Amino acid sequence: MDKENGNGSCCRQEETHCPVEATIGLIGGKYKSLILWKLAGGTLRFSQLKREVSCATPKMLTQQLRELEADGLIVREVFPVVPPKVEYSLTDFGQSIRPVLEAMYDWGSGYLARQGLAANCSMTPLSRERC
Amino acid sequence: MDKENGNGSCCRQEETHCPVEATIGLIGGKYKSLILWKLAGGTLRFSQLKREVSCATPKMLTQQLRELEADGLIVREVFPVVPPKVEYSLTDFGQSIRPVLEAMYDWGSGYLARQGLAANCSMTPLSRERC
DNA sequence: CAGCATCCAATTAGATACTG
DNA sequence: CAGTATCTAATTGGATGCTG
Repeated sequence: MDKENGNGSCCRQEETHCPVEATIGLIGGKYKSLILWKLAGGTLRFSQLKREVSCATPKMLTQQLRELEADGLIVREVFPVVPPKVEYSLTDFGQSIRPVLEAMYDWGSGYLARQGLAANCSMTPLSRERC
Repeated sequence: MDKENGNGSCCRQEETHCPVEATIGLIGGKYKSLILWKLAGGTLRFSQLKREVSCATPKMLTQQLRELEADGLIVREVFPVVPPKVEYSLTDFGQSIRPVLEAMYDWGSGYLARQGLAANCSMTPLSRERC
């Protein structure tokens, strides 16, 4: 084991070994849960994701997608054609987070209702997207 | 209804009506999940929380606690004694998030294992705290 | 189409010192 | 004991323009 941190501190976010915080780290990023939710509905191209997650700038979208890819939640497939075509889809591991997202969805719905707010976002696969 | 946002945009984080993002907004803050987890074990005083969540500075701890309180997840009870005594505990609503945290815990554990990392944090009520 | 580069404003969080 | 106040370093994210 490398030298233990000298000070009494410990919680470096980058090396957190807490399951819950790790989960938040993976899906808590801006638009990440929405991206995952969308991809749960099937493979999407970058331009489609941009439309589905219209609040995200291309820069942010790219950034979040790269992080999700690095974390093994999604795959990025580049087709060497003109014009360029890039497809994103969930890995098996990415698929496995659905129950967690659904638990969060259910609990969050209760919270919104408690606040007198309607859940109006594009996250329900059945609803018209509103973002 | 007040004037709809003029631009095509919509996703103001502060007014997101997405259940999943609302959930992340409530428990995604720094140390929040850890605080909730600790309080799930029973009422704690500020000084006890500071010890349990040793990575958080008093400032951050106070800030996160106030937010959790404002969101109705915890209650802050002040005892007018000397020296001061303040107790924090979960509301019923706060208790209701346990299943969500546990789903995140389980999935996050799988992720850590997948990365070859051991889950060594103070989140398991039974393990010795390591923060 | 699928981005990357650059600049910049706003937010975040740590350290430190102080208080009723 | 349970915070608050202040300052500052670092990070985040939006806007804009450009490219293979």
